[in-house]
Amino acid sequence: MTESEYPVFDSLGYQRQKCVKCGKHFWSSERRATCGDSDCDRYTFLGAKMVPKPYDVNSMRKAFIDFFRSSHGVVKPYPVVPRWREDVLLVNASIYDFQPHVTMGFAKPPENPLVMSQPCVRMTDVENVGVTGRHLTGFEMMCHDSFNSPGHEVYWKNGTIEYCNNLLTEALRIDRGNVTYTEKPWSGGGNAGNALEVFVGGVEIATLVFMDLRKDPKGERIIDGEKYSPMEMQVVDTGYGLERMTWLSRSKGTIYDAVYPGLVSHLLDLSGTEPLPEDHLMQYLDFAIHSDPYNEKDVIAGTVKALNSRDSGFSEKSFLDSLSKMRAIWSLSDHSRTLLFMLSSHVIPSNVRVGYLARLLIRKALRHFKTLGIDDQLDELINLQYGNYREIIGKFDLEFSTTILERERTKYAEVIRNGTSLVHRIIDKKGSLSEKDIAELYESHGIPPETVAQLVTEKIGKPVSFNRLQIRETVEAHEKADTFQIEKFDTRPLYYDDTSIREFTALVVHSGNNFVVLNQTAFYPEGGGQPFDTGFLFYGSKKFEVSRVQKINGTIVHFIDGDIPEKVRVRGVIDSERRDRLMVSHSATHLLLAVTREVLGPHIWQSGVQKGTDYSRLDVTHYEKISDADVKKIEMRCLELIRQGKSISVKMVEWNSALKKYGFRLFQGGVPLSNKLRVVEIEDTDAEGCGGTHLKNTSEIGMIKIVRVESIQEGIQRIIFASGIGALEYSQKLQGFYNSTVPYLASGIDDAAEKFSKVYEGYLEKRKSHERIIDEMADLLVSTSEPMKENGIDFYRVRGMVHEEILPALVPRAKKIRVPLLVYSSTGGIGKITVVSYGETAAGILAQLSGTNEGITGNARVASQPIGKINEKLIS
RNA sequence: GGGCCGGUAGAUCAGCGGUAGAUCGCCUGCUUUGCAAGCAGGAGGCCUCGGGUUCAAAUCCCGACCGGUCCA
Repeated sequence: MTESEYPVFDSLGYQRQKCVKCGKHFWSSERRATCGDSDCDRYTFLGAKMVPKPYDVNSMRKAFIDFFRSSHGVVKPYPVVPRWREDVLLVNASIYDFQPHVTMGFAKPPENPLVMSQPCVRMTDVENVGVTGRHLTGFEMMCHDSFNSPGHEVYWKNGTIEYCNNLLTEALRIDRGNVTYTEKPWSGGGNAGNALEVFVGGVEIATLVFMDLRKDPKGERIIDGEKYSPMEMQVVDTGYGLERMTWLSRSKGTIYDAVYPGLVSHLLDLSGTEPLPEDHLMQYLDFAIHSDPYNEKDVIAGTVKALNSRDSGFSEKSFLDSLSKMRAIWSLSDHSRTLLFMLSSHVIPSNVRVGYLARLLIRKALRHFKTLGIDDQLDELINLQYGNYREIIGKFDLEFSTTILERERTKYAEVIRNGTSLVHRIIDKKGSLSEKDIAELYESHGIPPETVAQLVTEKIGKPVSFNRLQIRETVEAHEKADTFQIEKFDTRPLYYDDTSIREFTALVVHSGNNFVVLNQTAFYPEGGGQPFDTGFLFYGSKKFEVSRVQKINGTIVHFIDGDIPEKVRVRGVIDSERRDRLMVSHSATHLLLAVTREVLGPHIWQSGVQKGTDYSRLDVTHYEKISDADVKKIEMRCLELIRQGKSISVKMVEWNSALKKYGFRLFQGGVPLSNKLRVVEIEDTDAEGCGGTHLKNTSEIGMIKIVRVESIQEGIQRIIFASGIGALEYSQKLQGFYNSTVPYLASGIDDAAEKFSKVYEGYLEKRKSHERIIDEMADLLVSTSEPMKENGIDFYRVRGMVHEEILPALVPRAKKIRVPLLVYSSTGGIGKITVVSYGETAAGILAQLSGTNEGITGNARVASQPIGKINEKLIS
């Protein structure tokens, strides 16, 4: 990094300096010792009025976008759940909107240069939200980005800095002397470059990233231990914190007070909370904001000491009470907006992935309402937020949100109820709780330690102490290594040109041990949940079976039973029936997805899919088991659309125009890395990006029959169905089952279930009477047995020969009379002598009676020995 | 995707190799006759499923399935 890298700073009057604290270089118009980073400088903007005019989030966003409107294209915000990529759960930064398709150069950006404000969610600091006064889980990242490619230069470093400088000093009228730019390398998401962090009054308000490197094992630039090489595209990726800038302009209170003034006062009113006196708040903030990493003990102790020393009437207790309520209010103001972001994207709370994050926030929010001592009004709160964020969010599915929140409330109440009785039981049993108990209550049962502490106090009247929980480090999942490696060959896919091609000729361009690559093929390689085609390759007079076809590193590989030399002609024939069935399954899946969404609601997304020749399955996002009634509704609607003969078309559409026309709904399966999307559209019904082979018309599906629905994990329901011939075969199978069952039940289909339950009840009754008979027999055998004494041992001899099944029932009876029983038992004609005892060693008694250990099996309670070892008179 | 906890009467759970239990609820009778009342009696269990070990498994081992929960 050299000074000449940012020449524009000179003309703007900034000088490069070195921070005496951290040693980093920074740019400032004034001579100063430190760089302005919050690690090196304190927050000085509080009370300092660095932005002459106070803004709220809406006016700040408008000011930002208006500033760039004349020179940049305005892009609407994307949803916080990135349906266009599978590597991340939530949009963390504005650039996520354009990764990887734009940054890798596959697709054009929607505008260039562009300006937007993108809602983002970061859960990493959730524990600090509402506590430090500055952390958020949801925020808007404003950006002005440019994408420079060879021959198309938009703006790069100098232009970016100039825009930034003018925005801050002209549009917002911030004094230049309060702004510093620190230099630092940046890396993330497989890309890297240099960056400038922009600070005003100690707070970082923006990062300007100049991305021009990509990860490359052969690269020469090393950043954070990774190798990078230059990329063709140079991307300016800026991120301005809307909330930080708003806070800066308000210059007082916490970031929550600045961003959500209406909500904070609403919650104060609602809960009847007296706000913290301004000087108390500022004193607290002075400690809290600068505690990094945050240390609760130090912050509270420091604040209390400072307030005590200068305020004679200071009450620590009322301060802490008030603070805990303020924290709840601040947290709620943050969580409700993040939940609005998530729920408007139809996130279904669950125990996995992004659903877990939503549940986490909901549960935290419910607890905060409890702290405030009022009934939860999460719906109202989220709806209030929606009022402020209508433009950012677009449509908000209130019904979905209400349904989801109600379910979550019920679920959480149940968790707490179960947890309460669990805590009570542990106390009843052990008198107190160990740290281990508290950890287990949280990790296995979801009861937060604070709740446990409260329950313990209620129960035994004294508090329990615990340290902050250590959450175990999780082991990183190792990547599955694909052992089959192959260089890249292009194969022309005939299955796209014409899905009816079943025979073709081709040239072998590469050949290996039991596999070939062809110059063109009609074999569909496994992909998008559609299994590969099978069939044969003919070379001369030889016939090879194609058992598997897969796309490996972009190359279509045919696996065969034998070897074919390179550069020869082969004829390929694919298994036509298999392919026909797979095409029916695939088109049926698209139709089923569209209908499921129509019936169950817009929160339905495809989460997984596997097409088969007999059965296929479609996993969809849904919060409860799909009811029988809905299954019937879905089947009926599918049939309607099949009968109407909707046409199915395939088009290649440029990325941005496809998104404009169809929206993110296109991305139900994977997302291709190409400049055009292959859009499969069912007339008036459905459009999905898809690489599979499809029918021409829904009428060719014939019929869709749902076989069953199951819940594969919380928030995801699996629909298993048969289509086309498979649907007929399924009903034939059912008929076959019925036919083979009828003789046993001697009944019709309508009362078969009733009949069966009668048979089953009969079985239960017989089983019971069997048990009763064994008990009765055991009683009888014991009461009629005769006392004997042999080799100094007192025992009872059971008369006659008994069935082995009786033996276990004799154990408790021997225990009762406290005398061993000698039994002559037999199973399948093999007789043996058994001693049943309780409290003494059966094997030992038996050995004494027979005079030998030979052949004795069993243990202390029951021991047996083959007949013949023991004195005959003992058993006669 | 990984870790942890669990699945026994209608509900909540105990039992953790030897005849399946408690509390609440339910039914019957009595006592009270206004309360989430008292007393006595009773019904109600493929102890989730499959395999293994054992004379004997709700209990121990292995594997499914289902649920809960924490963390990626």
